[in-house]
Amino acid sequence: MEETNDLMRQRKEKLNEIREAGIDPYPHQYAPTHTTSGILDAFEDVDETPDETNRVTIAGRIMTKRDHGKSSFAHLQDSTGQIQIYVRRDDVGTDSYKIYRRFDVGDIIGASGIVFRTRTGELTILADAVELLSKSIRPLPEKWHGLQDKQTRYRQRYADLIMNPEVKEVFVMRTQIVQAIRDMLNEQNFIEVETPVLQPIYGGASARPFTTYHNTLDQPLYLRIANELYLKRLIVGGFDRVYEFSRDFRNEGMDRDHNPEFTMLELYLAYADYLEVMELTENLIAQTVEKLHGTTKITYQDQEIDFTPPWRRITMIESIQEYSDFDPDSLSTHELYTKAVNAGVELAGDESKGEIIAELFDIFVESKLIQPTFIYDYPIEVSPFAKKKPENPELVERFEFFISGMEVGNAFSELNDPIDQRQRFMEQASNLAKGDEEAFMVDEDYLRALEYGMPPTGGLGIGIDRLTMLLTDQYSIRDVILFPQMRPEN
RNA sequence: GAGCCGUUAGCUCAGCUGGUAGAGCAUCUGACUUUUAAUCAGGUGGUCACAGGUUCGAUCCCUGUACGGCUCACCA
Repeated sequence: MEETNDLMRQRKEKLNEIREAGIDPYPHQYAPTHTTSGILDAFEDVDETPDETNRVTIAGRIMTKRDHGKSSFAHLQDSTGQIQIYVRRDDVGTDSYKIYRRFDVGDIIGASGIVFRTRTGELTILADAVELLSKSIRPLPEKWHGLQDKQTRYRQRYADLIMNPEVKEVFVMRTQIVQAIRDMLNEQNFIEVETPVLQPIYGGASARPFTTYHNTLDQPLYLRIANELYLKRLIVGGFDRVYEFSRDFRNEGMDRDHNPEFTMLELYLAYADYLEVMELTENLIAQTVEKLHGTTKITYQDQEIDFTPPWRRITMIESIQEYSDFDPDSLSTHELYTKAVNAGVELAGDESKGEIIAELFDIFVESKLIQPTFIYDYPIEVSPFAKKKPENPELVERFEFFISGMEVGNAFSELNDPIDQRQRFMEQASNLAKGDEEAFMVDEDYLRALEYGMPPTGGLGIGIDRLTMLLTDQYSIRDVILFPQMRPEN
C-alpha cells in the first residue's frame, strides 16, 4: 500500500502545478560545467562584484532554501559538496521565479549564473536561470539533526548518504582502501582473478553455507564461504601470484563485526612461506594506512593504533602463557581440559588439545590484542589447509593478525602434500558425520589438483570490512557496508 | 538463541503519580530583493509500532508479537 502524508500530498500538488505550467519535472539531461567543490576551489579570489567572466552551470539537490519575497537563497549539494545560489525574480524573470518558488528542499535542479561573494563572504552563484531536473515528492529529514535513527539509516541508505556527508566519506574511503591494495598488488605482479561464487562443494573455511539450487543441473549449490581452494587451483595451474576481492557468504549470526555477506581479500604467492607472507601483510596494510591517512598511526575508537612495521609477533602458546595463567606446554590434554573447565571455559569434553588451546586463545587473548599483532603457529586440528611445522607436527605454519581485539586476517604456508591433505579432509569428513555443521566435505577435485603438484605457496586472507572499520573509525561493520543485512520491515 | 533498552508528527525529541498529546525544524498562508538553524504573524499535521489484558479511564501499568540498538552466546 502506498504510504502517504500531508507533506507528500502537497509536493504532488506542486508537481502537478509545474506540469500544468508546461514544464517537464523529470527532464532527460542537463550539462553542468562545474562541480560545487570545483567552484569553491577555482573561484577563491572572486569578490562581491558579479563579473560575467565567472559564469558557471551546476546541478544538485536543494538542501536548504530561504525565500525572501522576491529573492531567495538555497544551497545545492552535488557529489562533491555544497554551494549557495542566490535567485532574484528580476534576474530569472517573473514566470521562472514563480516556478522556482514551487521547488522544495530535496528537489534536484540545475542553475546557471555568475560566481560572486555575498556580503557575509560566502562564495555564491547569482543565478539567472534555474531549471527543475527532478522533483522530490518525499521530504528529507530535518536539516539540523539530520537522519539519526539507525534503522532508517541502514534501510534507507540513500537518505543517510544525502543527509550525512561523513557517511559518504566512509564509503569513499572504503573504495580507496580497496584501490590502494589493488594498486600495490598489481605493482608486485599479482593477477586479479574471478572464481565461482556458486560452488558445488564449499570449503576453505569452516562455516555454515547458504544453500541454493540450480534447476537445470538439478543439483544443490552453495554460496562460497571462501575462495581459497579455487585460488590454489590457479597456483597449481601456473599463476604464481593471484588475488581476488571475494564476496563471501556465511550463514552465521550477525553482530558488530559479522555480516552474512562480507568481503575478503585472498591472495596466494608461490614459493613463499608464511614468514614471507607476514612481511607482505604488514607492509601492505601499513602502506594502505599511510596512503589514506598520511601516517601509520591512527585513532580507532579513542585508542591509538600504530601500524608501523614490524608488528609484534608471538606464538599462540606464548600468547596464552602471557595473557592467562595457563601453560599448555606443561599440561597434558586432560590437565588442560580440567583446568579450563574449572576456569569456566565451556568445553564438550571431546576436544583435542589443539582445540582447547584455540579456545583458550579466543577467551583469554584475542580481545587484548589492540596493537597489530601476529599470532602464529596454530594447532593442526583447527588448521586443515596449513602445512605442518617441520620440527613439531602438532603445529602448523599459520598466523592470524589482530587489531583492536579483532581478527583481521589469516594466513599460512599452504599445505601442498596431497596425501596429507587427503588425511585432513578425512578427519573433517568424520567430524561432519559426527554432526559438526561447520566441518566440510572432501573436495576430490581439489585433491586432484594438488596431486598434479602445487609449488610451496603462502596464502593470505584479509577481512576488508574489518580493515575498513579500523581505518574509518567505525564501531560496527554495518557502518562500512552500504546495505547491511536487515530483517524485512513488515 | 538469551538479557537489557528502545519504537510518540516528515525529521530530532519531550510527555510527571494513569485523566484521549507537545516543542523545535519541516510544511501551508501572508510580509520580506545579501540570507545562511533567515526573520515576523497566523495555520495544518498523530492508528502514541502492533495485538490483547487490567482500569470508570491506558502513550503511561501488565502480557504477547514485530522491528531496531547494545551486551552475551555462536562465528577456527
